[in-house]
Amino acid sequence: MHEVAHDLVGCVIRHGGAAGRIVEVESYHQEEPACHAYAGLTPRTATLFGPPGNAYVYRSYGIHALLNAVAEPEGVGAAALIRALEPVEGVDVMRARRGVHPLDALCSGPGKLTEALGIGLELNGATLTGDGPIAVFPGLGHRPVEVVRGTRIGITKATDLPWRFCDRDSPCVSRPWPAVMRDARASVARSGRGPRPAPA
DNA sequence: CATGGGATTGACT
DNA sequence: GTCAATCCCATGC
Repeated sequence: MHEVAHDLVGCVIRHGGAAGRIVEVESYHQEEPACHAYAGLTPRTATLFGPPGNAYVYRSYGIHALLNAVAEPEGVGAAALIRALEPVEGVDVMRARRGVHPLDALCSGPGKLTEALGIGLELNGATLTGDGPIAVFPGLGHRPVEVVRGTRIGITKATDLPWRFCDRDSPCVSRPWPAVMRDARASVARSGRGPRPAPA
């Protein structure tokens, strides 16, 4: 599961005439309370317990569609939440759907990227690896990725698990980078204000 | 059947 | 920094 999440960083995902390079992913697993599958097999979580490589799309806060890739064999509820992309294709389509212009604002969040790609709840259960409407493939030809790891964000349970994977060099992540990276950058002398220092 | 919460975002103080 | 919007579904009566 973590391997799936880790390896998704750097891949390209395409749908609806637009595509982006994945720069931020988080893992969720049935044995941990932040995961929807923690509640067991229900109508809502059926997709999570289904075959790996399928999309699990659900509505968040009644407003946004969030996209996951099912990441464990059938019967185990686990997935990788795709949290941010760097636009690489169909930028104008993304801008039209999002209503904003800056590149790093188009897909820098799990709700933003589904809107930019035109992904809705009707795609829950669709395959990501085959010939479905959503295509995920290796980001060959793009710059190599250096993945840094940190704790997941936006959740209220199991907040201590280091299950967030980010492209260290992308300006399109949804929130500040993991502490690992802030530490790495702190070693570089910097005159003005830099990234906010990690709270103890 | 009624209720409450949430893996978010954008607007506002 | 705070806060509302909005809907699916898990849970409890």
